Amino acid sequence: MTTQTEARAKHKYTAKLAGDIETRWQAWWDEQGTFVTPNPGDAGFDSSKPKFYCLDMFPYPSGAGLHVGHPEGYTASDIISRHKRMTGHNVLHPMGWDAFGLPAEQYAVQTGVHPAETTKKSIDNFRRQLKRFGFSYDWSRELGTIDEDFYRWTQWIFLRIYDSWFDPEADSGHGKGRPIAELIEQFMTNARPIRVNPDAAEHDNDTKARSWDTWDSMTTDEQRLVVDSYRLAYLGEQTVNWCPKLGTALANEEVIDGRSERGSFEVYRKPLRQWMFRITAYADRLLAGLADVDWPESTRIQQTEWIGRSEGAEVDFALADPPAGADEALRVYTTRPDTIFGATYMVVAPEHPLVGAVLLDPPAGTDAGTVRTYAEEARNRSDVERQESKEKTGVPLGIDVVNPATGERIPVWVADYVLMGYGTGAIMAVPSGDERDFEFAKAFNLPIVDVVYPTTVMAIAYAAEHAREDEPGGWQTLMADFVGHVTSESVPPEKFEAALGVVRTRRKTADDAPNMRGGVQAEWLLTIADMGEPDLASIRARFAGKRHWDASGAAFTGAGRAVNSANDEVSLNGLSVPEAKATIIEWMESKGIGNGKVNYRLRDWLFSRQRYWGEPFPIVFDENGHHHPVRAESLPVALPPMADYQPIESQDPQPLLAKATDWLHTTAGEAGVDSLPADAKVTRETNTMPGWAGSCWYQLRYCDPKNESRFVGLDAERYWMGAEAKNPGVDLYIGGAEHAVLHLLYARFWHKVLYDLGAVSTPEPFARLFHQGLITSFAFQRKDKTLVPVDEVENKGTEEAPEWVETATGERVGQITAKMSKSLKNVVNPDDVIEQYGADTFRLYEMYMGPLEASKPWNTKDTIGLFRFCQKLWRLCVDEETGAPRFADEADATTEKKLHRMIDKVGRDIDRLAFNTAIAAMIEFVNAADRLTRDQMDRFARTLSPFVPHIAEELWAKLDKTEPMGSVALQPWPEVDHEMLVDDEIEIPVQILGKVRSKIVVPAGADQKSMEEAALADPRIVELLEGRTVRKVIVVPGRMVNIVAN
RNA sequence: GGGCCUGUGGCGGAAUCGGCAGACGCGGCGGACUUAAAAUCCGCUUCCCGGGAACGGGAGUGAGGGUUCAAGUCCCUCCGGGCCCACCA
Repeated sequence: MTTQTEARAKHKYTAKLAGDIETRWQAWWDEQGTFVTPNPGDAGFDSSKPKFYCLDMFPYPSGAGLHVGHPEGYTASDIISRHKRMTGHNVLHPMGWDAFGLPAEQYAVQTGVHPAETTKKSIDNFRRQLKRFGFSYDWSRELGTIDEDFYRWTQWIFLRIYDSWFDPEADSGHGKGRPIAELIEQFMTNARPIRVNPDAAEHDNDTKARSWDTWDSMTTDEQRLVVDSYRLAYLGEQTVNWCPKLGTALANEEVIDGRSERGSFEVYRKPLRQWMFRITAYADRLLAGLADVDWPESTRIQQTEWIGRSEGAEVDFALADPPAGADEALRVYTTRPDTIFGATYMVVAPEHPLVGAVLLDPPAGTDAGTVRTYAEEARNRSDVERQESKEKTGVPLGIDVVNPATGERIPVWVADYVLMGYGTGAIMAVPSGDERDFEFAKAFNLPIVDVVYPTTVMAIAYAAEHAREDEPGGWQTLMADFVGHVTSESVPPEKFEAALGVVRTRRKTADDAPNMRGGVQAEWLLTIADMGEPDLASIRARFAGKRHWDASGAAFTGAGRAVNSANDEVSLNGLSVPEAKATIIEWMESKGIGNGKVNYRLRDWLFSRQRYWGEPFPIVFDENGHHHPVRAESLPVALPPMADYQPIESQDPQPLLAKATDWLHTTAGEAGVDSLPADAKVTRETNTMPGWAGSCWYQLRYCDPKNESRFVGLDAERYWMGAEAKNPGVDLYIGGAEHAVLHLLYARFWHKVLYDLGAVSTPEPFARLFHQGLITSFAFQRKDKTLVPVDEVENKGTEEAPEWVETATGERVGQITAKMSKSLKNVVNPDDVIEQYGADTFRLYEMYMGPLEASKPWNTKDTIGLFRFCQKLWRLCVDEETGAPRFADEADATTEKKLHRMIDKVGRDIDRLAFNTAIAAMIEFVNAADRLTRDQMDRFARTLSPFVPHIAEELWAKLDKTEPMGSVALQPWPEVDHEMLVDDEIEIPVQILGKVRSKIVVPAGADQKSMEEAALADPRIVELLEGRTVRKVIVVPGRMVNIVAN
């Protein structure tokens, strides 16, 4: 190496220099408190600026450290935050740790180290890694869900929910949460009938039927029963998802295909007394709120489907000969009460009480042994087994009910395709109108009665009947008219258009047939098309016996008209599905056998976990087993130190905290319980809260993380959450789509309860939500679709035409993209990339990979391009030999123009979260610029600052700006002179018949006429138009000219 | 099975409102520097045909059809890939 290159290397942008610059400025930011954000009322708070709350989903600090997926969203939010600061906003951009939860505990169990210790280590590592990226978090607001002064308030919010009920009439019928005290007041003044909450799933019908005349006449236990049945947090005996391997029950949301989301262990159904949240009371509110937030459509759809609102009816079917102890009637829920005339049998879930009653007192026709065996087997099957096969199984119960619409006796079956957890656990089966019922009826030879005909069938029938013999083709018009007339409600008209089009053209080729879609309708019309040149007579003949939809092939669930649906009192025949529903519900209600009912797929939220590493409940039990809240002043109920946190792997749920006997047994006075005498012996709740608890409200605590008297200060909350804003809530929330239903639904629920109680000022927590795409990696796949680790594959082809071969076998493998995983050896560690190129290059690369929302493959080869960009921009601004800034003496007009354009483009791209194209614009500028003036470099450094904050800060210092003005991150975004964005002359493509044939240069403001003249005068165009007639010239000013000529 | 997203050079991607397809980066090719290599810098790089070159012609955004002066972009059908949900009556 020569002396000259050594000298040059000294101030060249190398990985080492990048590292030096980056760590130096990171330390300086910390020291200066550059990104510490004052709250309203604090020194330095500027109330004239608008606020912007930019939130990342906080990470779960795992032992493995940051994944490359973390910095993707975090860099995006950092760019936004930095840009917002520079455009005059007060920016709240915090970070913290979602640190309670199963993985830390499992890891601790494996290694024998206490979860508090491993979690602290993981947090320290995560913090170090995040700081190394130069993210502009206000670290003074850092919080962790495991901190006592955080979970103290998690417990406090739990108690607020515990102390609330949902009043469906409040808020002019929308319903809202209210304090329990107000419910008791209503009972005491008899403003509300005193009875057990009819919507409380945890109580049986007998309990729900009880009522009392006055509050004072009730015993304490009765009062407790009634009040507890209304609480939004309640203890309920529930069939839960019990996972023996994890030693805990899981929420529905944490069970995937019958296995635990975490660890993929089998999950069983088990009755257990658990803390539940009455989230179902908020189902409609949670649905309605989705209309007010700026969220990805797909996420709103997922939440809507998870809530799963359906409108239908509950109907009672009287038992023909009720067994002793059974109810007189079997109550079902159906979304299709209009099909009741087609109900030919009934099905109850294996757990349904009627099964038990039948077994206790088997009627004459019952094969009790078969029923018992089936019910027990079905109950004991794990969810995995239950979902493995969708083959319909079931046995008859040997009893009948009477179909109230037809008056006919129909049999009751027990089958596991009916679930106890939804509706009433019993259904009326309509094989002609429901695919599952149809399969079951086919399997067990049960009768099928058509009750709805597809609209097209009706159309054909109608046309065949009314068309006139002397009017060839008239049936088609009639049919089309009919179709157009009756399908307004749900069948998309274009489907009919497509199908009718085929009929009209008599189907050009036979190949069209398999391509036709649109269901039944198209098929029937194709049948007609198949007839060649149909005349009315042949259509009549063809459909004479087929004027009904033939249900022997499949159930029909689409839009249609009711048939075969009449009795002496009511007829649905000819009505559309919605009309028929309304009519039959009215009839049922008048007869007292049923009523309209809304149902939800959403279940109440199971909130207890039998684990150690979570927030303890602020609840104790007295000697009678009644629960009592711990008063707010005595919070937190701290997690007791334990040496033995080994789970009790068992089929019988055992909370771990039961082992902490000293902590477990205490007195009401010690525990801080007001509702009992101080010396009363109490036992603490031994379950803990699930990992979701802290993330349900952390966005609020960030607003005021040090507050000791309230979970968040009123002013801080109102300001940062935007109480008065048009679109209130966190301004931008960036995180993964995997939280679309879990965290994002739970957090909305907590927030809405707090809002109803007046504790927070906005109805929704997150005004705008954005999901960053998954960062995948290249991997290799054999022909049989099995995957091969990347280090077991080599390229036998060229770079240009790669030919990937598995080294061990020589087998050709295909390159695909897949999730990063240890087994595929395609995981990228962010630390390594920073080591090689620095954090600025890493940030640029992840933002440059593609659109933020898209899933994109990591390709380490590509990172060099962004490093080269850093080198180039460094060289543009800095003399590599001396390290001094290098300036142009005077501004070059072209460079100045390009700078303005680049700044404009970057600013607009940041606003639309298109960082990839913003970076491309900066690269283009650097490639084109030769040398900048001091003033140009000043503006350039500001523009760079959100993307490569360290280089920008270093340039800012080299410009001698740091001392007088402070960090570049706190400077205003450079102004764009809009005059600079327009050219005097522009080049316009001239097309002939849509193909570019020439280009002309016209003044920027040229009007249509002059552009047309210039285009037609262009020599090349003149030449090409020779001998042709110009029919039309389309001119789009400022864009293009298209000449239509032949 | 249902829902949502998606398909553009060898690769990642750009084209923001229907108006010049392939910006920018990687890779590749050629050149400079170097004893040499790496690094760095400069040029070319959608494919096909013609030409020494400048350039000219044609094709082209998964496939087929449609609307339009004009389609990657809008409509219909089909095919492939990804994610989510999945016996919820």
